[in-house]
Amino acid sequence: MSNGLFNCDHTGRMSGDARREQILQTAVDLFSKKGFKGTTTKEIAKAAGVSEAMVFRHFSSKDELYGAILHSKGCQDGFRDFPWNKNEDLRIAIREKDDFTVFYHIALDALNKHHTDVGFMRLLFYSALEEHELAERFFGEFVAQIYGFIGGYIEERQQDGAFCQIEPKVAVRAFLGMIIHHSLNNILWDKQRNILDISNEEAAKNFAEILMRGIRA
Amino acid sequence: MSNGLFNCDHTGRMSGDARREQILQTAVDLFSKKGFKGTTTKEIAKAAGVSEAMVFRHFSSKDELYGAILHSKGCQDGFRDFPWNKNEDLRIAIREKDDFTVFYHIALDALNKHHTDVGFMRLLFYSALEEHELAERFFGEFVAQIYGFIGGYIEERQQDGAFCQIEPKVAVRAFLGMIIHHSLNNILWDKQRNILDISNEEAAKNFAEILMRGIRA
DNA sequence: AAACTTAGTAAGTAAGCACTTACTAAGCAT
DNA sequence: ATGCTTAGTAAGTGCTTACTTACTAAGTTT
Repeated sequence: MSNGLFNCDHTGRMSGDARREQILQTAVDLFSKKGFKGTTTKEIAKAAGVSEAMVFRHFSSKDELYGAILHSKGCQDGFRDFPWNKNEDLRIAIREKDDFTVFYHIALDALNKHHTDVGFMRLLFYSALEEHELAERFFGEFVAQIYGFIGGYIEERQQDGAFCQIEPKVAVRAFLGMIIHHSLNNILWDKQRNILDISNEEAAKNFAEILMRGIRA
Repeated sequence: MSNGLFNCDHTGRMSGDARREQILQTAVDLFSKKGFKGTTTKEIAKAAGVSEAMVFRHFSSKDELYGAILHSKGCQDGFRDFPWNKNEDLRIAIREKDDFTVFYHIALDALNKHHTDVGFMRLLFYSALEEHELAERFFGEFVAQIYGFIGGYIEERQQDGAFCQIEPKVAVRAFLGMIIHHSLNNILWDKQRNILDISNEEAAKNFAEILMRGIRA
């Protein structure tokens, strides 16, 4: 699952680094399915195809393994490259103050990211509930940047007279609410899409429209 | 905590029913704080001031205890009386098709409910992640009714020509998203209200306004 | 006050948990 | 080939877990 194309079903002897990474990915998968406390080190070892002692050779405790996951996800996995740094369409839209397109791309980007990393989303929820300190810091830093950026854009457009005088942070919360709640439905509560079954593009379009019309002057 | 005004710190002998209820409330409190797997039967017993064996006298297994919690919450705790059955202001607003007031009261009611039952909210999240069947059914039934009712109102107003031709369920999802995500922030991620600190009334007013303006014709 | 029911416990049990120890063998340098 | 490092394991350790057993005493009934 979490293994890439040519990665490893190596049952034999692996290099230390490769094995470490494999155990880590296996743990992400299991923690996201069953939670930190609901996953045993024995299960992780079995799923990774090694003995339990190998898990503890690479990670001195179960807690450290969890910390390593959050660290690697936070630093490496592209959770630091925000769409406004990478998505060219979005950058153009921002420059041209095309409000709908700005909101549309932010929403679509987030929805797609959530969809491709369901495991990590579940893990973040678990860690929020279990109040893991690292997860808290992760949320704090990441979310603060999002509020800053989108809030800043809204403020700018208010000064242009394009948006009404709502508190920008409240608008951001409403917008993120639509997006995150939709993903949460797809991931947790309505996996079969019984209540609502729409594409990410459709969802992004509708949410962007509601926000834009909802806050314009 | 979860005990009402005059309830029980009875250390002595209690009636069976009272003790059962007390153990149940104690378990709600602990499960919501530490999760199902993160809470031990020993802890529950100690917090309830009885021996572990008493827990198992009243609930034949830890799973059954969990089931009893969801059952009691689902049947008794006013999670079945939807605001449109109780809130008179809301019923008047619906009759008079005062869109803002309708959305405002739905939002405020939900936000207040979430705020007064943080423990149960956390418990529902845990059970969604842990995929407890009872929690799934709870979500299915409860949420279906909400989508039905609010979606119905929006549809009616579309036929009046007051709202644009958005898919009603998408509008409901956007609206519930704002509300639930805001509560989630208050409960899980931003308990200290660092990012955004507004009253439920203010939040409800802003969310209702965004939705109403966002979907009107 | 005797007979019975029920709230309550102390002290288990077997299984499962995170984590360790003492060891083996594969790979590689010289 | 020899010596050293490193990937790997089997079989534990002590502790905790959900759950049980065998019992006591507080109430209630008659």
